Amino acid sequence: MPRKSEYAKPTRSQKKKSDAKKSAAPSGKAEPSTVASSTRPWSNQEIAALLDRIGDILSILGENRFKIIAYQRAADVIEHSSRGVQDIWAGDPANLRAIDGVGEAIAEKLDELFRTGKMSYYEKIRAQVPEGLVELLAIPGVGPKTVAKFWKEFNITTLDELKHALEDPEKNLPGIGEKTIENLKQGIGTIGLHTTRVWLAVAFYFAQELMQELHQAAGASIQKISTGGSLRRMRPTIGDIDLLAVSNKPQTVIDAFVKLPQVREVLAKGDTKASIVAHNGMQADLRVLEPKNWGTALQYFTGSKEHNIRVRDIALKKGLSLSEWSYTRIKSGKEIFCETEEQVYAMLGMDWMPPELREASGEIEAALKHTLPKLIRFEDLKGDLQCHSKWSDGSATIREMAEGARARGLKYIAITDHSQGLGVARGLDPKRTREQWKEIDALNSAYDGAFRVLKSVEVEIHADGSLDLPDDLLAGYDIVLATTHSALNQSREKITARVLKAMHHPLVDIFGHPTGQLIGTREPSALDLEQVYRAAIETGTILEIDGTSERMDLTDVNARRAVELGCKLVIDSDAHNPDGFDDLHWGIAMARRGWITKKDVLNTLEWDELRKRLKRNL
DNA sequence: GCCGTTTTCGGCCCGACTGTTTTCAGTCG
Ligand SMILES: Nc1nc2c(ncn2[C@H]2C[C@H](O)[C@@H](COP(=O)(O)OP(=O)(O)OP(=O)(O)O)O2)c(=O)[nH]1
Ligand SMILES: [Mg+2]
Ligand SMILES: [Mg+2]
Ligand SMILES: [Zn+2]
Repeated sequence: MPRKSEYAKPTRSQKKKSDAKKSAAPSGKAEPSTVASSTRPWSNQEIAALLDRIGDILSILGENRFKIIAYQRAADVIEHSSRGVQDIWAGDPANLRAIDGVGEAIAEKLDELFRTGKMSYYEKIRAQVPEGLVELLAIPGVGPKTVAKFWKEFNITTLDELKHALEDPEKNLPGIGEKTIENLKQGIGTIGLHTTRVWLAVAFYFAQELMQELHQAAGASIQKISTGGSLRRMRPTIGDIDLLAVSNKPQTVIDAFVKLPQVREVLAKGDTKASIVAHNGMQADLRVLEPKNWGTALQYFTGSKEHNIRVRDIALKKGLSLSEWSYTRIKSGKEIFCETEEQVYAMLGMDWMPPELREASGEIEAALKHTLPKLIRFEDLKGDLQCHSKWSDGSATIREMAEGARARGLKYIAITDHSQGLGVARGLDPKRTREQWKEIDALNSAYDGAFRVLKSVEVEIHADGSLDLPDDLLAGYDIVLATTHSALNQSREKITARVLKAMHHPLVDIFGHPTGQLIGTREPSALDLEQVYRAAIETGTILEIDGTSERMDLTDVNARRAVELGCKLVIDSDAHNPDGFDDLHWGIAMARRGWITKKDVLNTLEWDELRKRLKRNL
């Protein structure tokens, strides 16, 4: 019988900062096991962690690097797939080949895993490498070659053994240089101090702070500055802050950067780039270049990595080598500089792609065919259909919320204070609800058409699928949002049946924050989203993108899948105070990352139009 | 291990920074 910890969820290695989750189970300790007595559901997250782990083990074993990359790529694609890989499989390994990066070998291995709960290949290679070695890869600056050296030359197989050896390096680690020893000690000391991934909003505001600070310190030497990386692509979670600047005095800017008051540790510092770790644990990378390099550099630093690799591969086939510095004609060696990203893509016959699309998920093909979508923008939103007031757990009056929304260009909001049964958040009973309606009526009269407050509610869907409020009350609202907060750990069958029952209710207009995820805290529920999408289309229920930074629910790939199947969405802030409406920007980011255009988002309509689209009014 | 309007075999993106390997390997972005 394997130890209990071996059944813990596999987690992807800390150093790679996969956006698996912010506060994942402690890395290294929970070595995934595929030896199960029976079959069970496997989440994409777990499958990705397993493939990643295989990649780690193979790298320590010194396997062919392209084989390792193949496992890592498959892991990446699976982690960000909108559909459950086990669902795609459906009992036939051939179905798995449709997944990018999954070929015959990985398909067969996953087939065995799903059928038997065991993957012999993983068990085999796992037995060849001491268990504690993989976690050594999490030490900054330590990669597979170094780990293999510890193991083969010094018989070190765990972090504790390495720490012990470092107490007397001359004796225990002969041939390792002095600086390397220092870096190892330092690196081990910072394990756990560096953040893994943070919410988009957290990274966004910290990046603003760093850029302002850098501007104060060296503004005269900076001609241009921009974010790059996952932050510019607006991913829901961010591994580090990537900054890019143009300067005629690069060294001045780099020097100023590593001396910013936010800096705790300098990881690297050279002529064109520097990496630091801030006191808050976030890493920040800065690259500094000349104006003539801006286009290629911004394209490079924005990524994603996989997007870059594919773009560079296409360039190669046209006889061009692309780097952050320039294109180079391979035959003549002639350099071609691009000052804008448009030029970089135009060289290859591609339209410019919004950064949000650059995830190697079809955007390159669309750019070549000139069929990129016209993505929704913040300015397209006319209203917000989820926000809270003092009547329940919000901190502002309805009027203050309305003014906050109006200041941001919106024309209507739905006040969705919680229903009572939740027992939390001072939910409204029918009596208080009718009092609230009077206040809303008065406010709307005062606005006299200039703004509209809608009577709404965030009604809890009970564990059995019934709603927390009686139908006669639900009928009195302008629009009703139904959500789940309790019993989110129900089985897939139970929670799906529960949600579908609510979606079939004629007075449920929107199903909000569908998976219930709280990034870094709570995993998405086991809800079968494919069934939810079908039910949404069948019943005319609208699905929500909740833009609160810890929710992002539906998230990018799920929203994309929903709309591809024909669902209609709304993008809401879930604001609890007037500034909370700014979270609509994160919701818009998810929609844009989901390739979504204005026509599929119903709160881009005026209320009079939107009202006609609600199933209660059909 | 994956993949294919130049290939079912032979490629697989490209460069910065670090340390000590005096000409480059390892790690990272
Ligand atoms: N061509 C190429 N570009 C890369 C590679 N690795 C990273 N980049 C580019 C694209 C990335 O978006 C950018 C910043 O790298 P990061 O490691 O910070 O990744 P990114 O910001 O995309 O995700 P993150 O949230 O930080 O994990 O650098 C690579 O191996 N090749
Ligand atoms: Mg980054
Ligand atoms: Mg980075
Ligand atoms: Zn809620």
